[in-house]
Amino acid sequence: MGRQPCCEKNGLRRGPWTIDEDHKLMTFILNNGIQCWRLVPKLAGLMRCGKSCRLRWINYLRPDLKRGAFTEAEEDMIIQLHSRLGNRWSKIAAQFPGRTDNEIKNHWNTRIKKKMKFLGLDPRTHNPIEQNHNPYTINKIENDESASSRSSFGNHMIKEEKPDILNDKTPTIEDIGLMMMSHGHDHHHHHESLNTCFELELPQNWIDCPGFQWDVFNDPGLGFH
DNA sequence: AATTAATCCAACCGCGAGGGG
DNA sequence: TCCCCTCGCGGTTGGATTAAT
Repeated sequence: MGRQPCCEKNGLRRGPWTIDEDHKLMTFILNNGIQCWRLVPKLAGLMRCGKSCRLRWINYLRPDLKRGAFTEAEEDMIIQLHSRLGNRWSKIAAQFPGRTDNEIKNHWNTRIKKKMKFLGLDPRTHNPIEQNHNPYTINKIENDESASSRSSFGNHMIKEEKPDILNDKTPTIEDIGLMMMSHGHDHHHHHESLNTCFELELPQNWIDCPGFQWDVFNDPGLGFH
């Protein structure tokens, strides 16, 4: 059989962290730093494995974490980086101070992948999906009742008008870039907004920063919601 | 108001890399 | 060179929350 899950040994705790556990871990690391993750739970008085402590610290407790929704500029950058790096989430996350690889991975899997599919792009290759292989195109939806179009924006697509971007050809990354620019963005402004956002401390400010614009994907004609 | 479906995301698992003995 | 240990990464799961019926 496979190796034993590390936390099942010695009756160590698993699952969601309590406030008390968070406090113990945070206090210990801020006071002592991290020499060896295996020793951290022992020294901090936690019934957790080192691996669990490391994950909790990196993904949730680190003081330099920026929380809040991803901006449009960030999403654009993630897509560009993913086209070059593939699923190397830690490498991608390295370009986003305050964001974790887990956060970016989750966002990719839950949001960006869907948007790319909707736009006729293969999220893995970033190339246009063959028309007859794209389950999100109108023809496919109309002809296949059982298509996985029961997702929220899939439902919109079935009845609503075909978006402009799908009328002529399947859009490429360049097309999406042009769409964004035509919505009043330029690359200089884009990166300026992004940099400004990185300097904001409060999640609310982060969300409210000038780069936080979803106008392309929130266009009612595109059926996102 | 109750139930079901969809979505989100924190946390887990297993593997590979790298270092030390 | 081999073995063991630790760390970091990427894929996946499952519980909580939200939306739809």
